[in-house]
Amino acid sequence: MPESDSPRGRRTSRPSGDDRELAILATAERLLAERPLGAISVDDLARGAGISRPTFYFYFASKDAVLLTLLDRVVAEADAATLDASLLPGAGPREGWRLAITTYFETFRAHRALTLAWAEARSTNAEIRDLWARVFDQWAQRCADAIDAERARGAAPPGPSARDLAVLLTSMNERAMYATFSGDGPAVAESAVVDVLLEVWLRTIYGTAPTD
Amino acid sequence: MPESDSPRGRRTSRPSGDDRELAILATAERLLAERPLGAISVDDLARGAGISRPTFYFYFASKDAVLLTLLDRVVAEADAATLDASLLPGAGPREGWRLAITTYFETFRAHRALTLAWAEARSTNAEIRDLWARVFDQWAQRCADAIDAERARGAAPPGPSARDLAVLLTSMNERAMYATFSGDGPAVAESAVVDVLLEVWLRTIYGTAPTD
DNA sequence: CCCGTTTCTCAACACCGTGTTGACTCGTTC
DNA sequence: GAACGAGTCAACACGGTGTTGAGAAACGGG
Repeated sequence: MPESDSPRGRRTSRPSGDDRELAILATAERLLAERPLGAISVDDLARGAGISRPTFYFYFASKDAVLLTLLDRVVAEADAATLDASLLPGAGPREGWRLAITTYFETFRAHRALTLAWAEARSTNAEIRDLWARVFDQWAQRCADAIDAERARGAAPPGPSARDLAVLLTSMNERAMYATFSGDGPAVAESAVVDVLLEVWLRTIYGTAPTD
Repeated sequence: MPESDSPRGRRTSRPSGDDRELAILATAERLLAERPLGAISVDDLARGAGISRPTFYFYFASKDAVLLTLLDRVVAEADAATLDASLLPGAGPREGWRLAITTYFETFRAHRALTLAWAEARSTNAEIRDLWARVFDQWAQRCADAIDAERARGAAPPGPSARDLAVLLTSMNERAMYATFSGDGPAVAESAVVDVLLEVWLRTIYGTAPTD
């Protein structure tokens, strides 16, 4: 098993496998910033990393496997950020929810190309779809619990199940994020989107509807 | 130019071009009910319609062109239904919005396989993406106008631009619809989804948020 | 009834992308 | 220095898209 942090000064005639793997990942990220996943072939990734196509398959089982590796990183980052954000000072519900939404948004905005590729690959790859579902579910459940807590302390009125509300509101965030990043079709301006999302969340959680 | 409604009783040795075209469309719809668009090849469509692959290309430029033809129908149907729905009796805001959301939802539910294919093809085909954007925009604008009208008559409080709210709420509906139809990942139960959506819409439009 | 025109059909082809095979190279290790 | 494992790639098999060019089938007009 080769050392993970191979000494960079050593002059080997052949770069180590780790370097190659990293080169593939870096190439993928670079190309994704230029064009959508569907317009990137395995050959592009291999050439970008300075290897041939069959050699690519020595390192990754497919193009999607590369994406999945990159996504795992982002998901780990998102998890860490979300945990940080949950250590919120008790500055009132508005700021609490704003922090939550901002954290979510900013984490993915820092990797927008990857996020868009994620959405693209979701329709064709079950593993990638499952990862998305897992992240979605975790976030939605966290929010559902927070809504229930607010209801328990009398700060939020009763209504539909907190879980259902959280799932719908999270769907909204996700789709709004995608529309904002991709620029395809109607979207809320990037500078305003968190504010408007927050307003919808707050009104949904704390507001009431007319009974006619 | 051949007659559109060709006499069905005539016994020609070769079916008319119109028949072929319809056979391709019918095959597409049938196969989409079984498997996703990506798992259907041009050859599948051709064989299903009883012709060879090159002959398929005499009728349609691509697989996506077939989808687009089918979608045009659904969009026309959705437009008609939406117009009908806007002739609402003045039964109060709750029932008005419920009718709007239900109409939207039911129209696409009647063609769920097509709707899912639409979402799938959106990421790879610009024309299909544009069609989606157009439908989305039309619906969102109609809702934005309705929100402005409610605000003008003092029934709804001020807040973020009606257009932004409408875009976000429509995003939510769309994503919720997709999740419900596809069954992938967390979703609100199909029997409840319109009710919960409606509640989010009403609270967002008529409710207010805490100021902390 | 024949003949030109249009409509329609498809075998064969060119192309591109994926993933596999099997032989080969090159350090490492004993 | 032999044996081993890691790494490499030309060549292949396959499956998908879209095109070409040669022709068959109906149609319509003289």
